[in-house]
Amino acid sequence: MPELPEVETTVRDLKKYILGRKIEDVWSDTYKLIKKPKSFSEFKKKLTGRKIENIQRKGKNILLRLSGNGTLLIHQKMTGHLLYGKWQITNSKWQLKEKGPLEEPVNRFIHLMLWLSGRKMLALSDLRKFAKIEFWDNLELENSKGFKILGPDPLEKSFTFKKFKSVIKKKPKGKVKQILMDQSIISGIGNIYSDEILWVAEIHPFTQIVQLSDAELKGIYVAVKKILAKAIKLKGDSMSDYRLITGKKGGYQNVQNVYQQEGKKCPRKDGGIIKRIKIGGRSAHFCPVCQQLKQ
DNA sequence: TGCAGTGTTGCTTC
DNA sequence: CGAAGCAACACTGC
Repeated sequence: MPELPEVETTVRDLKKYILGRKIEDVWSDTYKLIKKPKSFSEFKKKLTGRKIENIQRKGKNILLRLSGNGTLLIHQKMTGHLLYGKWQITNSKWQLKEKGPLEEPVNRFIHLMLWLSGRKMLALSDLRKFAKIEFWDNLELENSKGFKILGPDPLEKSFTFKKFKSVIKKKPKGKVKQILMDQSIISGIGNIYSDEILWVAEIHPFTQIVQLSDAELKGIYVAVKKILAKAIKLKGDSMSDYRLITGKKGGYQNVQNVYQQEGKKCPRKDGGIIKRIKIGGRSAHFCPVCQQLKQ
């Protein structure tokens, strides 16, 4: 599940490999991934010949800034991830060259490929085909609804405690886990890291924002920064489908404190056994001893 | 074997 | 208006 640390890792690695390359051709076997423009041939025409001038992240979105004031926006949703390699043409489909850096030379979940200058290739692997691919005119993207609605990014300098408090209090009755995952409040946090953050802060996921003291809010704020920094250092969580663009795994899945640890002992050794409960249709994992619900 | 679980977003429903 | 439910999809694990 690519959340902020996974997307940030991808963007940093992409910068190492594809900056300055030209998009020479585009292939896909799943046109519905491409939401804008709707027609694949039009999409292909828009991208072809453009140079990748910059690469950025906004929340969980990857932005490939292209020459001619265009942007390729990629949202990986659940199981999408980008892979980088050398390429060759085989049986009219583009497949990754065996000696390329990928661990799996042929990945049957690849549904989009960009053929780049220098005989390089960028592929989107997505088992569940939920990913979103869009080409935007830069000005249009800045003014788009999806872009404007995004809350502050925890890695930005402007994400101060004051800022955090002001945005989080927009939904005082909301449960803290859901609020942390709300992209219009804060952008970048999903199910894995919201569980991990609340464990560090020792807050029950069902706690309403209005119930939190200033000290507790500060604890959550500090935990957001701490956990995201740690996860970026470990290059993300590869428990599910996420991989580095080289095909290698990140390391956060080896240090998860509560996420998908149901039935295990709390790492604080307080005697608690990690519980899993449903909140808004998804799982929340927490320790019932150090993360107690108030009254 | 079959079905619940996996989690992001956006749309529909109440 | 806001919250809740569900669909999109395909594989894994019990």
